[in-house]
Amino acid sequence: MRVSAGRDQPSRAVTLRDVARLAEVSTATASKALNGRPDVNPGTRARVLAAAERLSFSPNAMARGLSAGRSGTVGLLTSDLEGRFSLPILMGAEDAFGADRTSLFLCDARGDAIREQHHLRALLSRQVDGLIVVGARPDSRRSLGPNLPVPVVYAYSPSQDAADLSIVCDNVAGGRLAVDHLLACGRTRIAHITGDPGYGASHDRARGARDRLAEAGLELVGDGVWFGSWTESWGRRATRLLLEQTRELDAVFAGSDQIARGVLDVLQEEGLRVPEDVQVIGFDNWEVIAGESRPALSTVDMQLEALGRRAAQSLTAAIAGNPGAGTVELGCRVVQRDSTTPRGNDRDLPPRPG
Amino acid sequence: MRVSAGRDQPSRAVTLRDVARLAEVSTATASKALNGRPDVNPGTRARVLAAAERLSFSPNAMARGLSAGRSGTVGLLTSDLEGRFSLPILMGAEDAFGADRTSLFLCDARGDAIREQHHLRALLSRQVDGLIVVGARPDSRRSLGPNLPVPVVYAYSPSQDAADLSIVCDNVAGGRLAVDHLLACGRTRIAHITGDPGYGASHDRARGARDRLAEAGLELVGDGVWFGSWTESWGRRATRLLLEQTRELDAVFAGSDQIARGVLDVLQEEGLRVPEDVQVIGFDNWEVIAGESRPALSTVDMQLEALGRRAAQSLTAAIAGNPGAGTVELGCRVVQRDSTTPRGNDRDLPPRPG
DNA sequence: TTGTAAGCGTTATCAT
DNA sequence: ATGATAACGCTTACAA
Repeated sequence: MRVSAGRDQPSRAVTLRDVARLAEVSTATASKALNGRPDVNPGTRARVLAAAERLSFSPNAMARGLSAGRSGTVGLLTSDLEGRFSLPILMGAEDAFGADRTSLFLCDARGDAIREQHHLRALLSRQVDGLIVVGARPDSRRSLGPNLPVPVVYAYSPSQDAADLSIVCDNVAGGRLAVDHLLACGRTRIAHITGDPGYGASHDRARGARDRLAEAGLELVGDGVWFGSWTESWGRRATRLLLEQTRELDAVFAGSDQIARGVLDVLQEEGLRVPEDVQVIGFDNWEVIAGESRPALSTVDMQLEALGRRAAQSLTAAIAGNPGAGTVELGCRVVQRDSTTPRGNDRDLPPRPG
Repeated sequence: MRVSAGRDQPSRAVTLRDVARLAEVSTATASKALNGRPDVNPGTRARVLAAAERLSFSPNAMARGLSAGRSGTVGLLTSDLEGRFSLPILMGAEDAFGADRTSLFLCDARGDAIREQHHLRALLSRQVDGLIVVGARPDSRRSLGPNLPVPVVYAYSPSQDAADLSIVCDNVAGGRLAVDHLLACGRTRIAHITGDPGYGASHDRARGARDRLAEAGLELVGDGVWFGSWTESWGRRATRLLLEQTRELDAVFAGSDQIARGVLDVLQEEGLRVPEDVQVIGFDNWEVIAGESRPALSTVDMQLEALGRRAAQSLTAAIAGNPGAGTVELGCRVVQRDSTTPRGNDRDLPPRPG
């Protein structure tokens, strides 16, 4: 039975030597047997395995790492844990590394460069095999530098250095997708209310929206893009302003679910029915917002968990000697709820010419 | 200059031997000098420090840990990263351990006991010095068991084993506080709409509310507690049902901010002004909900970040040989916004008798 | 197939 | 004050 330092009498941990002794072999043989090396007599292996089992042997990862020269750990350096975008990315990464028997060190720099350096040092000193830098906003960030002893992957916020590998969300494609969906719902008079113009993502999403509209020979209604802030109250205010300017609209693409929620409220206060009169699509697929609004909000999902997984896989590849470079943009998908209503589903019909 | 395995030619990492060689001392002396031991000649120490600096020496934490028998790491075992309650706790813990030069391994069991066991093994194999188990809901959970080789602190979800140390939020006190605040706002006809009756926290908060009311010689309006689910839509539905039953109420205590938000919406749809006619207080202080509702929502804050810090401190103490046991309940505080309006501030007046 | 022995990078003990 | 030397627990040549 394993003993406890927590409450019972503390006792030496079980080591490979204990296992070897019990199985009556050398530590070298015990090591080989446990690590599935081929040059071990099946009978011997069985004895070793049984001994390890009986003693509940668990190899000391530090010792193993020390001799192997790799720790089997990676550092997750986030800029802002509070931001709700980091979380799904962390989860995706955690998931992907789990399969890999790689453990994660979590560090939160709280948006402070000093603290980031501090954590970076700590992580390197812990001999992490690689780093994932998770940004808080979709805009680019300073590189950690080209001279690190381990590979780095930037997730969500791309690195400014093109020689680094970054995995980000394709906001232009996201914007396209949103408008595409509204067009598929039969809407043509589409307005776009979005967040902080200081964010690259605002402009990217707007560009995707405009591009898709242009392809359909259309333009944004309401005299261009309404930039503001990523809040519900801006969504409300912008909608009021928009309606003062024109009521000739049949859909709104909101740059975030929070904004969309404000849009929904004011549209309905103003007597417009959603989705009958005006359809609304958001961005983020933030369940508690999108799922609980009235009506439930259709939205664009950035698939951040997949982004985290992808970042983990890329890092694993880089650690294995296959580094990447440049910025990889991952796609979004539409999650349809009740604020948009696609026209009759064409999937079963033969493709139309053109 | 430090060289890179990432993009430049890889080269051996700098070790203590390199530093010692450059400073022309033995590794033993170099170690003492760098670790601030007293028995080192100031001149020698300066030479060593300079050498370490020049080589950007960073000690290998695995080697150090192997030799010291402690890793300087702890495991953070969460049941559900998605849940928004884990996050602030993680941040608090991260913060507290940061001061301590302790690094955190992050593991998410996703509510699965098998996965939890798997992670537990991995963490022990990594020689963590202790564990924090962060629950997803405030109800108690199975203990990890009494026979672990390292101390454990349970945060948010207490362990069912009273011999374990758990740090949780005092929901009874939170409920009291909410009602206390409404009373201080001059309200006496208070209804309580809360979430899932399967959660202990629902009952605890309700009990706190009732206790405080009883002390004031009052009872809940609306025929007792309205249990349901932790959603906005339940908040809306419950409010409609409540208003059908009675309009003789001047305040609502909602069991969560999401519920409160639904309450706010329906009260106002029904022509009641908030806070003039009915005041509303929520629970959680979930900024994006409470801060963006109309009017902005007063609410009870569980101070989860402080809880995380406290858990970290307790674990540090336990690792140092001062284990604790039992359940520690931490207090809440009211965050006042616009959905409640306290009467004239009495703080500057002399205390009233009684 | 098995065992011996030399590391991995650090700290601690104990001479000097 | 300084320096050999032996751990710490594991892997891996290399020898037997």
